[in-house]
Amino acid sequence: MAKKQRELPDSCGLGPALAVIGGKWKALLLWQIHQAQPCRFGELKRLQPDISEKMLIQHLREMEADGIIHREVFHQVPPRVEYSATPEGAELDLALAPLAEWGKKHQERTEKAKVGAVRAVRTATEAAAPG
Amino acid sequence: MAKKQRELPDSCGLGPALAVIGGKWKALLLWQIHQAQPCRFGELKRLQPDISEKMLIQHLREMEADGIIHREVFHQVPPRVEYSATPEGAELDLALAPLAEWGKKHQERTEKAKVGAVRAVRTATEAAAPG
DNA sequence: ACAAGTACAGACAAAAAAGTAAGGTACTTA
DNA sequence: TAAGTACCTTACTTTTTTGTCTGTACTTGT
Repeated sequence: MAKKQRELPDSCGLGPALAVIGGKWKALLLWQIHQAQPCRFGELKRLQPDISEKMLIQHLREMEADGIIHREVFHQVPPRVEYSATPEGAELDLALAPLAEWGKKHQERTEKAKVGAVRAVRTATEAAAPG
Repeated sequence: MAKKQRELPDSCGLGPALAVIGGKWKALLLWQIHQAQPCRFGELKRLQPDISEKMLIQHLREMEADGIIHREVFHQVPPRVEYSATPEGAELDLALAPLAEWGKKHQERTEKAKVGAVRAVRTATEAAAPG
């Protein structure tokens, strides 16, 4: 694997899975690459403007080393590189789906409290300054 | 959520999920708590001897704040605290199963290369110092 | 008296991850 | 000649995460 990273303990297979997908942007990148294959570097950058080029290339290289994405260079000018998901990457993306589902549900649940609080505040504000 | 942590970008629900389960030992802890409910602090420590007490309590508290485990204190001497999975925690554990599956498969795949190398080295060693 | 067990808390340090900023190539367009 | 595009690379800094160590309050066993 590409970099020395925090070693995840393992007893049930989650260790290696999280080692592969645990980076800050990796899940997102895999998802986007899997959606819009093949994807170019600049395309990914545009889709995710907040990621720095360094992190982008670093994550892409690690994911390539982990065998979940494929990198293909076209010797052209200007240079052109395409990224796509390997079969393993595609499988991983599918395995991630239930987790994403849970995440969405949990997000809604935990936001209800917030929304409630916001509504209460807004109501009070509107009562104080109506119209 | 319990602590300020690196903010995960989100577009598909994976952000919040990984924020909840992303710690080094969290998935493992959830899995063990879900297996052997209810679990005491010392029990978890014994099950996972490599985790420090600080990380154990820290992760437990964060998971409690995220609503995936429940903490119950019995006012006894010596103190007694029991941890169990909430319904949401149980759901999360289930959602994690496909990922664990993938991890196991991927681990086997990537270890084939290593096993080959190890066998070669061992054979050489045994040839040098047999018996 | 002293060690051992329970479930933590807090200060501090080390390690890992992520970010910033600058540069580099090889070619095109103005 | 300068600026622009695409795809990186490197050095350096900051932030986040994890680990180590010490200490608490109380009881039981020797």
